Amino acid sequence: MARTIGSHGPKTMEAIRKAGLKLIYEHGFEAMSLRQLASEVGIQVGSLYNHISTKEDLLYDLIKVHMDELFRQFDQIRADTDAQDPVERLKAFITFHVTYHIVRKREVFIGYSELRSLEPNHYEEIVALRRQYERHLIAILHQGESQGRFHFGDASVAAYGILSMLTGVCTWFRPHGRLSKEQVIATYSDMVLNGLTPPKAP
Amino acid sequence: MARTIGSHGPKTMEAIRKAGLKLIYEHGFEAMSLRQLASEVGIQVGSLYNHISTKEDLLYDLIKVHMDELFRQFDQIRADTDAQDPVERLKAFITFHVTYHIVRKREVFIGYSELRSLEPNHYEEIVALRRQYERHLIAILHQGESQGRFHFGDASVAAYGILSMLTGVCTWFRPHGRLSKEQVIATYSDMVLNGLTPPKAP
Amino acid sequence: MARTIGSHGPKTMEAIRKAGLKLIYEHGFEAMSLRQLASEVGIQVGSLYNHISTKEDLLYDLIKVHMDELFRQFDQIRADTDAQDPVERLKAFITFHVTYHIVRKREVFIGYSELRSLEPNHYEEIVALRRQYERHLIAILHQGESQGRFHFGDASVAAYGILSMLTGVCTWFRPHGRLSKEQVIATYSDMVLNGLTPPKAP
Amino acid sequence: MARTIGSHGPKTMEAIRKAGLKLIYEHGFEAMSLRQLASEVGIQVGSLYNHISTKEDLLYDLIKVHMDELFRQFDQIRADTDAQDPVERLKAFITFHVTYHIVRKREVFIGYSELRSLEPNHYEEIVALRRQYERHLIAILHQGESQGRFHFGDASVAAYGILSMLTGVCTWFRPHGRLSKEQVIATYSDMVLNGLTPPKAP
DNA sequence: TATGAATGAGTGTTCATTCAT
DNA sequence: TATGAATGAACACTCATTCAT
Repeated sequence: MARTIGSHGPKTMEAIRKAGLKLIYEHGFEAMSLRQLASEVGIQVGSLYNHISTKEDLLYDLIKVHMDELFRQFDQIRADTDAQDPVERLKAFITFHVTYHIVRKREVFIGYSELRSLEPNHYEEIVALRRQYERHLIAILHQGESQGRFHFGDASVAAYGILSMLTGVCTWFRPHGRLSKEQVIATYSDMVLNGLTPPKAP
Repeated sequence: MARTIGSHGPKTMEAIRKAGLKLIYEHGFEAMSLRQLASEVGIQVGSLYNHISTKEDLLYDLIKVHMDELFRQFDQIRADTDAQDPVERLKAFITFHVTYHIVRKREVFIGYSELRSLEPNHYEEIVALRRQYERHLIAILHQGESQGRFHFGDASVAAYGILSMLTGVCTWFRPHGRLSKEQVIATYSDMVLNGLTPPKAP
Repeated sequence: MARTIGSHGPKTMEAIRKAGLKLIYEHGFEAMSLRQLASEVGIQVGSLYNHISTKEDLLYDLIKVHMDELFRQFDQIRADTDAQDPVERLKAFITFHVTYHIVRKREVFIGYSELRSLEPNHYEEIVALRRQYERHLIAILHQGESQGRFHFGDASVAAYGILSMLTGVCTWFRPHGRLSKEQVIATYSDMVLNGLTPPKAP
Repeated sequence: MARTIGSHGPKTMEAIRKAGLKLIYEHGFEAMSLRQLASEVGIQVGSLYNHISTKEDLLYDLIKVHMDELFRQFDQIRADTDAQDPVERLKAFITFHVTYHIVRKREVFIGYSELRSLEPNHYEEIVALRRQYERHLIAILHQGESQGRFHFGDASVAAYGILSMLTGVCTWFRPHGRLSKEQVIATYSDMVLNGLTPPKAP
């Protein structure tokens, strides 16, 4: 009497991932029950375990895949950018970061807000990846400083500030709202670059 | 064998609030159980209900008290600041916001991250308060723009960016770490003000 | 809307113990569900956890209480028996062991058959107690051997054999069956004592 | 990617039986899951059902095969023993029973401890076989009594006692331990025969 | 015959909440 | 006001079993 309705075969895992992303984004990881998830996918709750090992494992999978994709795209951007010009590099970083955080706002949001639900090993792994990403921005700032193009009090503080500013888009940006993605990128590029530009001597 | 340990009398509610703040900050609202909370306070779980009406009510109380305190202190700052000078107002805002978000990092963090666990009415009320706070910053930006002191693409985008940048301190700032609160405020004040300053004519 | 039917107050734990003993004896520990147990007691399944910490904890409690009672009664018997006469001591041991194993057949059966469901620490503790009990019988055998009253190949083998023989009553003895407890004790006392008596020189 | 590891063909059922015997002996029938079993065999859980019809059916098969083997070997022993001499018959019984219970300790243990997990029909069948086996011993005792060679209170009690004593070896005997199988048989033969020997007239 | 994905009932356990004492 | 014992729903997860491929 098995299998009357619902998803089958290799597509099920993708459906679970998609539904999990949606439900975790909407209700939070703790608040999402596997019954909800199974119902959204159209299978019985026990069937989830043919595809995931634990609830936490699904969360880790979603975040890890997102981090890997972030790096994959970021590495592409870096390869295409003049490594000698910190201003160009910073502009490319801002454009990439804002674009990715708008397009993948749910993955990004989960990747920040649900980190504490990860097991210690998984938590450490993801945090290490995030730190690695942050160091790229810090390196750009240091390069700009050593070339006399950027000026700031402390590179880490500046980097965290810039990242917070840019990442914020995933909480308030609405895809078809008043502002286009390009307008946001332009506004933030100006603010950040002006904010880092050393004051001119009169 | 009643009441051998634990809090009694009018101090109990304050102990509940304090323990709740700690546990929600550490584990999240959904992940905190009332048994944990009662244990932290030193009473039995049933006794909590002499002081709170529901678990959600405790969360609302914590967030509401925090928002009220935010406004109370903010109103004081505004009263002490020259309302005609947008640069002074913005500096005062940055100093206040960063200071408050460092001193009250747990309340602030909860006030952002656990909003979705509030009942609709409570959610709307808190979000309305937060919007009201944001509008103060937007007003400062508009004033600066109309005086030709500030320049930016879009006031809301700029305001959200600034708020994200400043609010971020509550996630990474460590009280006795490498950087003092004053250094952070100085770095961010410079970045924000330079970031908003219109480019000089050559 | 709480507490409409079922057990209340301090009597509940005793009801749980009694029902647990019955159900574990009848179906085995693994096969007994806490829903069955709660239903037998007349409470909801969640209410069990006001009295036990885990299912295994209930099993341990039942076995531990039984072992303690075994030793309590055994110590009384030993105090009442002439410590110099191994034949008297052995007779007293047989009478006590059979009696206890008939009266407490369910506790005894569980104490043997469900040991493997105990956590390692609990398992070790109970096995150590059982070994201690066995050593009392081995000591009687050694005493009888050194006095030339008993004769056997190996004391441990003999002791395990005697214990197995006597303990077996808890699996086949029926309280109001064909044979009285006294008949069983008499039959086994004769068999064991004759079995240990050294062959007479012709 | 089918069938890269694991058993195939006609050997699979034997692998299932072997793994089932091991797992049921170690964890108990209720506690053994078919997933564990399949994993031990090296196949997927669904594949088990090409060889067994239900989990209970596997248990029944293991116990039934063991009982049949017990009778097969026992019948051989009986054919080789002088049917007129109850002492010889009892010695042969003891030797056989202990040997079989040492060599097949796992089958024997399961055959006792997991009986209650059998379906009623299977349970009745196995219990009937066991009673038949027991009656052989009772018959030996009766023969010895009628020839004046054995003396005991009640034949069934004596028989159950002897069986319990002998069967106990499967719980404590260690193949390469301090004692050899022969020593155990000698000790028990002496104890049982002396235990049944009528007291000599002075 | 083996696989992998499904079912639906079940597991022990925890939850927020209630209330007589 | 605090306690301890109760409720009933929910939780993540496992179970034996089925079956199209």
